[in-house]
Amino acid sequence: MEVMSGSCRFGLWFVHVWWSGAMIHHVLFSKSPLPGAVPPSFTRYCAGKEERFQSYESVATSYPTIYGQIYQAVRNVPYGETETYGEIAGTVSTSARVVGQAMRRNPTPLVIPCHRIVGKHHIGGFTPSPEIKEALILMEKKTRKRKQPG
DNA sequence: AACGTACACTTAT
DNA sequence: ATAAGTGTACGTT
Repeated sequence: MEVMSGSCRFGLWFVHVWWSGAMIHHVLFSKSPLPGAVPPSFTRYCAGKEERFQSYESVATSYPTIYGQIYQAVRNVPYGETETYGEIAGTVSTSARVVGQAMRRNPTPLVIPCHRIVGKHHIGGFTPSPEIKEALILMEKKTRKRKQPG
């Protein structure tokens, strides 16, 4: 199937997406736009809707290394919640550092919600800029709050 | 095939 | 604040 590409806005950033059918190949934050539209899930998500990308699959979860398991575990972290690198490490029997490395190399952010994985004592990094991570976490919290007050 | 290095972490000084 | 422990991938012999 043909690989499609496009971008949508998230604040000051653009979210570039490459996909074919239900398979997401690559997602990337950039300062400049890429021509073309993105699957509706992405525009919904960027508009602050609760979106789990459930009808999509990421190439990342089928990596043959332990990274594949890490990505799978991260995918299960619900919208609006966070977990630490160490906690993810526990579920797949590796170290927090390795989880950090897997997050750094995550080919499909948002689909694999690596922004929900934070350090125990600090927010942790994000490529290309940790501001994005903060904004995403904040946005999800606000959406959650709006949905179920109290 | 082996080795060295780079890390989006964590825990103990 | 800083160092030691950590597990994996990846590039370089």
